[in-house]
This record gives sequence, C-alpha cells and structure tokens, in this order.
Amino acid sequence: MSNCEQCIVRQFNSLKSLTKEELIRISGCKTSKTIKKGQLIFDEGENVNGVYCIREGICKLTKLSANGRDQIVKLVVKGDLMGQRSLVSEEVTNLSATALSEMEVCFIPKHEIMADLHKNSNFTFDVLQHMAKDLREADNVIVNMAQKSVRQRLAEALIYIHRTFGTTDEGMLRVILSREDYANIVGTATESVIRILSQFKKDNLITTKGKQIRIEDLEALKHVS
Amino acid sequence: MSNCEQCIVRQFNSLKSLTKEELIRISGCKTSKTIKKGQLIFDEGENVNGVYCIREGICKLTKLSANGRDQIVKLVVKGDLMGQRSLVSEEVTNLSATALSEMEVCFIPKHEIMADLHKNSNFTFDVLQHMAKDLREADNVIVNMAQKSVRQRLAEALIYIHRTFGTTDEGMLRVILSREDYANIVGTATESVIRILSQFKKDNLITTKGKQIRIEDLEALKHVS
DNA sequence: TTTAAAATATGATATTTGTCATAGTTTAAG
DNA sequence: CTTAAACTATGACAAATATCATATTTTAAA
Repeated sequence: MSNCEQCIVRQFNSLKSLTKEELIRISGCKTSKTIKKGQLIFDEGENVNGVYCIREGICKLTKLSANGRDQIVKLVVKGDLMGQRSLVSEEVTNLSATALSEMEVCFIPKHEIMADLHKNSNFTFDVLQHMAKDLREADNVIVNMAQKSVRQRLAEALIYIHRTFGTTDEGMLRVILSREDYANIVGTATESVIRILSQFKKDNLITTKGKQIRIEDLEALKHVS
Repeated sequence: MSNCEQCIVRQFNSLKSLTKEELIRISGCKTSKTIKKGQLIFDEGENVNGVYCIREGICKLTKLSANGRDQIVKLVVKGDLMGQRSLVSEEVTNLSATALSEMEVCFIPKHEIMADLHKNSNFTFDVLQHMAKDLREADNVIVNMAQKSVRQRLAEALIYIHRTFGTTDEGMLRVILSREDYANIVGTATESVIRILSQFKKDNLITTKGKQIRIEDLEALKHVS
C-alpha cells in the first residue's frame, strides 16, 4: 500500500494542506483502486461517502438532463479530488463519474476526512479556495453555453482539451473522446459535432486519425471561438 | 447606524456563524448604503474589497460574453451575501452587480472579515457549504443551458422566479424584469423572448400587464420545461 | 485474423432561433 | 400632463442546428 505522505499527486490538491499526522492517519485508512476504462465510479443520486484522489487517468463527471441526454460537466484528471462537494453539503452526489481511461484512484472514507475539514482551518480554506475557483469556472461555462454557437463551443472544447491535457509525441490530443462525448460537452447532437469537425478539417484547422484529433491551427481555432 | 447583532437578515446567510464578539466588531466597521434601481454596484474586473450583505431589494450578477452581450448568472436578494468568492480567491471579481430595484446593503470591508474566515472554522465551513450549494446549482444551469431549447429555458426562468421570489397580491411575479433581462438569463435574443412569451399568452400559460407577468398555469409551464 | 458491433460520415429535410425592419405601447422625465 | 425615449410586439427572411436515413470506417471481441 502506497503512502500519502510521499505521494506526489497530493501536491496538486487540497490534501497538501493536511498536517503530517493527518496524512499518516489518512494513509492508513485509504483504499487504492484500479478502474477500467468505461467503468462507472459513482452514479448520480448515490452516497459517495468519501473523497477520491486521482493518481492516474481521466474521468468525466456527467449529469443526466431531463431529455435523457448526458451532459459532461467537468473532466477530472490526475491530481484532482472528487467528491468534496457531497462531503461538504452532506447530500447525495448530483453527478456521475465514469472513467475515460484506465485509472488509479485512492478512496478516503468520509468519516476519516470530515473531522479534518472541521478542525484544520488551512485544509478547509484550501478546499474553499478550490471551490471558489470551480465556481468562477462554472460562470464562464454558463456564459459560453448561453451565448455562443455550437461551432464556437466545439472550437473552445478542443482548445480547452489541448491546453489542459496536452498532446502526444505525434501532436494528437492526449485525451481521446468519442464524438458523442464531445456532443455531451458542447450540448448538441452527435451528428452536429461530426459535421462541424468535418468542416474544421476542410478549413485545415484540425486533422483526424480515427478518434484522434490533432490541432493544426490553434490561432485560427481560437478565432472561431 | 443599525446593529448586525440584531439584524434579521443575518439569519439567512453565513454571517449567522459569527460569534457575538465578531458581530460587534463587524457592526462597528460596516457601512450601510442605499442603491438606486439600475445603479451599478461593482463591475467585472474591479476589486470588490469586501462583502455585501443585502438587507433589501434585488440585483443581478452579470458577465459580459465575448459577443458583447451580458449574461445574467445569478439573481441576488434580501438575505444573500455578495463578494465572498472574490474574498476567498483574492482576485478581482468576474461578475458585475446591478440593482434591479431600490436596495439597502451593508458593506463589510475585506480586512475586517478576512481574519474571521481564517480563524472561525464554523464561519469558514458555513461559507464553504453555501459555495457547494451554489456549485451544485451552477451544474444544473449548465445542463439546462446546454440541453434545453430557448422555449424550455424561458419556461424554467419564469418558474424559477415564481418559486424563488413569489408573487404580489394580484398574483404578478414580484420581480419585474425587462424582456431583455429575460433574454440575458436565458441566453437568447430579446425578440425571441417576446415571441415565446406571446406564444405562452396564446396558450393561456401566462398573462401580462406591461412588464408584469402572471403565471396562470404553473403545471403546464412545468410541462414545457 | 475475422467479423459483428460501434462509431463516424454525409445527405435530405424539418425545426428552431437569430436578424433586421417597422409599428405600437409603456414609462419616466420635464 | 405631455412627450421623447425606451420597451414591447410582430412580420419576413436568413442562418444554425436537429432529426432521420443510410453508407462507410474503425474498433474490439471471438
């Protein structure tokens, strides 16, 4: 069993604000899991009962809309925490989490970390800061969804994934999503995504190779969005 | 100068978690302001440098989108706090606040309340809980914006305003917004709002009298959204 | 490696929404 | 109370997007 104290991933999230003693305790009670691509980690309406710390891999947080379509609300990667919101609000989760790649995660049970959230004010404040940042980000998403065209939103989604998750050696976007996933980020029909990507290809903004996408002209793409 | 300790409004927000001593200090340093309808309270990109506690009235929080149109991100009313996010993130605000009615607000300077946010863990946790709730609400807005039609979003906006702010004696929505404001909530053109409201009138879902709107058939309206 | 299932691609068409023009109404300032 | 400015209303048309159908390609399981 690996050790939280020496875990590099911790540096990227609020757990860095825990004391040495707290970390040792957390380390002792956490469980590590391997999650396969496509696997559901938790489902909307479930009690999450703890916090996930992502050591490796990527997953999507989705919410089912009234019309029966999933909306991807956030992509969560290595270094991120998942489940803090439900922890704080003491409610069932409003989102589902599904692995987009093979993942390595650590699960910290609620009862072990809840006390720290009340007692260690550095930790509480750090969680608070992350949440303030998420909320600001959510404002931006709301404005984009409300005011921009599907074409603009798709361009932006590509830029976001490029900026946030980077590219492979061949220049392909590291995160590989299906056209349906893109549709669920942008909030449109799968066919529309396919159509607009085809248009982007014709305009030499991107190239594709199966599901892989390479951005050829980032500036032009920024200009679209 | 009125007294925070005895202020009823406090019960509705995180300030209720302050101690008696803290409240007395806050009471001494706060300033009360009257704000006229239509007046800008703070603008996107400004340093807010404190927290507003709304004693009376309603205002809108907006963000300018790339295409030059304002998006209403949130309506803030009596009992709410404004400015906590910027306080926590120590950044300039990402939103503008504009009064939609005559308002009474108290302003608490940053340096007076910041210490409490670090020291009083009940207060910190309360702010955290509010933010978790806002974030959950933001998720819902994102899904609605992304997946629902303008017609559905407008129906939902009406229901939201009805549920949250209630009606006058004559059954009119208490919050009176221009068609343009509705357009900026829903993320559409003003003409589209006017057109869809006309349609709702024809279908006997609502009636209007100038800018005032009365919901005649809430159930049918819910069915639309 | 083969093959069925899943995903991508594209056309045809319907629907929704945006834009521009213009007219009528309401609101608020003088 | 009057009047200009702001807002609401509606038509005509254009543009964007959704839906349904079908063909092709890719992926992954056997």
